[in-house]
Amino acid sequence: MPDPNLEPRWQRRAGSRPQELLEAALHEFVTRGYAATRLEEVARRAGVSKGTLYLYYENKAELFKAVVRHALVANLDEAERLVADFRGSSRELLTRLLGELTRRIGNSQLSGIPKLVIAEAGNFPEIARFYYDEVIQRGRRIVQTVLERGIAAGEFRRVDADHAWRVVIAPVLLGMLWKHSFLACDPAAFDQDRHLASHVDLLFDGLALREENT
Amino acid sequence: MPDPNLEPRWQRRAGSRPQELLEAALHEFVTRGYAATRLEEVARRAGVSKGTLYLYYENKAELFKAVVRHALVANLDEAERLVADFRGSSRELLTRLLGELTRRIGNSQLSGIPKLVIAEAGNFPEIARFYYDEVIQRGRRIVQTVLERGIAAGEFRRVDADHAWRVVIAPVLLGMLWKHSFLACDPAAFDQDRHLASHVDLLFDGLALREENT
Amino acid sequence: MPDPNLEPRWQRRAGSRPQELLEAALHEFVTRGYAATRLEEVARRAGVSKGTLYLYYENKAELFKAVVRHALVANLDEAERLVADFRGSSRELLTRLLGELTRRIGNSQLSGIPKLVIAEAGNFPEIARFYYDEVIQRGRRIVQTVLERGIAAGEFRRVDADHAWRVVIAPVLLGMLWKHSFLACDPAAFDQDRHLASHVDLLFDGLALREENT
Amino acid sequence: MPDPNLEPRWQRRAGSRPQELLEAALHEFVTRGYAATRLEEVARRAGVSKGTLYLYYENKAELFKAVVRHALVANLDEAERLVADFRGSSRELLTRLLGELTRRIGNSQLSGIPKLVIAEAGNFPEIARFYYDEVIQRGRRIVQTVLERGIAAGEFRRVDADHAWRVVIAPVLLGMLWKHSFLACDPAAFDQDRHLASHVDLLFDGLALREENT
DNA sequence: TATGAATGAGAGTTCATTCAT
DNA sequence: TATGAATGAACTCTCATTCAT
Repeated sequence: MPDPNLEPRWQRRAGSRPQELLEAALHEFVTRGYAATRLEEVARRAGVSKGTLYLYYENKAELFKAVVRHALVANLDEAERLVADFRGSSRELLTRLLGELTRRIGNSQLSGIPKLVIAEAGNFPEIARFYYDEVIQRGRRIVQTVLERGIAAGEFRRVDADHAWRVVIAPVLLGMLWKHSFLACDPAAFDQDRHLASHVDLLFDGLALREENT
Repeated sequence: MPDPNLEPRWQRRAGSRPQELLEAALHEFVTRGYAATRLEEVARRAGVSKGTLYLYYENKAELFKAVVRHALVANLDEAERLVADFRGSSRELLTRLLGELTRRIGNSQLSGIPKLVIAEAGNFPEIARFYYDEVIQRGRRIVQTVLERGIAAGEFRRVDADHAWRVVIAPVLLGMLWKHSFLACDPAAFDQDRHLASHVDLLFDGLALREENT
Repeated sequence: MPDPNLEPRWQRRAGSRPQELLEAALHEFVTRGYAATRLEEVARRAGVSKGTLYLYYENKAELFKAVVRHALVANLDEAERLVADFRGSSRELLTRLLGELTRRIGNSQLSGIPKLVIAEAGNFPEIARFYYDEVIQRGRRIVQTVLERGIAAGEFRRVDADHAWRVVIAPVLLGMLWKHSFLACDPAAFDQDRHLASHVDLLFDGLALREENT
Repeated sequence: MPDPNLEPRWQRRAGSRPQELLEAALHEFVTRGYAATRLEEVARRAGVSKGTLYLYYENKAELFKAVVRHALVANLDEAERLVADFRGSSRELLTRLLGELTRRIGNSQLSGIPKLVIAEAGNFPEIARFYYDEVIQRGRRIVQTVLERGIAAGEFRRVDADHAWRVVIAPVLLGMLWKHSFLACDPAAFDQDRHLASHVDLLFDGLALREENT
């Protein structure tokens, strides 16, 4: 029985433990992939023993799911708020949205999540389902809302919103994947800002030259 | 005296074996990912024993590399020929290119390769390098050539070809990834043709409404 | 609630484990040889699972080296001390030395080590090197020291100490090898004591009959 | 059906095939040990396919036994003849015997056989038995015969022939083992001739200094 | 006889998971 | 809660052996 008068040799903020574990796990999953991530390494990175992981997460798969869940949901909330509250043109809104996405996710560790989910969707139908429902569908709704807003305002062409949302998102996503897969091969390191600029430019004005642009 | 009605335990077919092994391996790698692919399963799918794999490929990693190499090189040759020989507008050419890409790769097993490479690039620098040099760079050059052709002909706006190529490609790539990761979650099965149509539409004419379209 | 009468599935005993593993491994290596030793068998003999071996030794080869190292070093220290401290004739010293060697190594499991090392030296240059430096060279120095001591004292003939040491040691070594290789074939079980007696007799007095022996 | 008028593309001396196989196998067994010897390597060395081995030897163990049998028997015949026919002193005879042993076996590949047999005796009781009966016992009888001849002639001391034979042989054997196990570690390459000289010197005249030698 | 593609049992090794402490 | 020693299933890879040609 421990003497309650003794100072504990160390104090662990039990509250923040799961957070630390998730961060360590995110790092490992993102850099190595699901299968190649060893729980021992996650534990070491979190400064914890292997057994301790199991006090918080039932097994590797649950840890993986928790990482994915934890990583993105907050950002979607933010994005939905942005769209709901925005005052200004739809072009500005969409530009802002893509910019935030790049800034908050593309530039952080979180950009590795799509790669992870894409890679493991086949082995984790549950993850695929969750990601589809909670991330993709919400993201799709956000984009579609903006497209419809722009069309209604006479700013945007009457595009097929059921399919266009994917086209709108695609370059941002590719940027994220690129960063985690080919950065090391890329002699002129990938420039996210110019990639975004190019994306926005093409997205709004297209490739085709028109009379008034002559 | 062997009963001639009995199936022979195995057949010698050194000629066609490597091809069959690559196809079986492609299937397994694409559906399960590198790590989760069991060589025994690849062997079974090829109708061969585990040991036979090792007569043709030194180990799992070499088999993986062979699969990726084998899968793509022929198609890039084709694409380069198309661009070189095409007579017609650049818009037609680019539309044709994206269509062929979707038809030949997007609709076949090969569409799984990008997913594979993206997922495993971190663990297989050699594969990443090969894919970067032999697939991405060649693909990039093809797209850039077409963009420059269109700009020179006064068909396309003067976009930044150094970055635009990625934006141009992104939706096609996303379509491939989607097919292998979220098809099962998608209630209204993903329609590649309409995705492509939406892509082409936005790519050339952009989102923004203009005077002459009013 | 676990039944307190049930044996626990395993016990924590990190302290004594390495020792137990080395003993089990020594037994298996000695009786079967390096290649024919199954790690599963070593583990079973040590009352441990296969995986546990890998907590202590990186792989089979490292375990092998640890076995050889562990087995011999202590005994060489002892022998060097004996020679340094001995008061008495050189004949007595050499006789004592050979006797101790037979008693401490020849009569224990350790006698299997030379057989092992001889058999595997070609496949384990590192082991050969270690054994040569740490066992053979030290052994050689010990014997040469005694020979020179005897010559200086006028007890021994002026033999060529650079080569004689091997001749002096050879019968003891052969005795060890014999025990592990041909004991089962030997109807009149090999008698180490009489072998040693014969060795000592011949070593000091030779085969040739001389005048004073007539 | 082959046309008997056609020259065969090559001619294989079926008669000498087993000989070639045994030589290749001896080399591989001696340099790598039994377990580490791959039959494919033996076949390649003999210029033959793997399957062909099985036309001559039922399996690896039988090949191994054949190698051992083949290697030594002829030399024992020779040695027995030498002893039976020798005219001269027993000292000369024994010296000659040890010299021939060194020259014919110690200096050839055959010197690897004892190492092999010692290493594998535990795993091949049949080999151990054969070697014990056909090599060791015959060798022992030869040596004992010479010892008894010398004693009877008043040349040798009345040593215990039941044990002395092993002591007499030991240094020669050690020389063979040395060559195959530690030669690579030995900076001043092992000199078989001087080893033999030292052996003979000690064997006949012993270590102890006596009056008449003063 | 000779070949060498094919086999498949069996080994070493890894690592998610458990559990006595 | 926290630990980390221990487990054992599952995997990759090897190679002696077989057999259709």
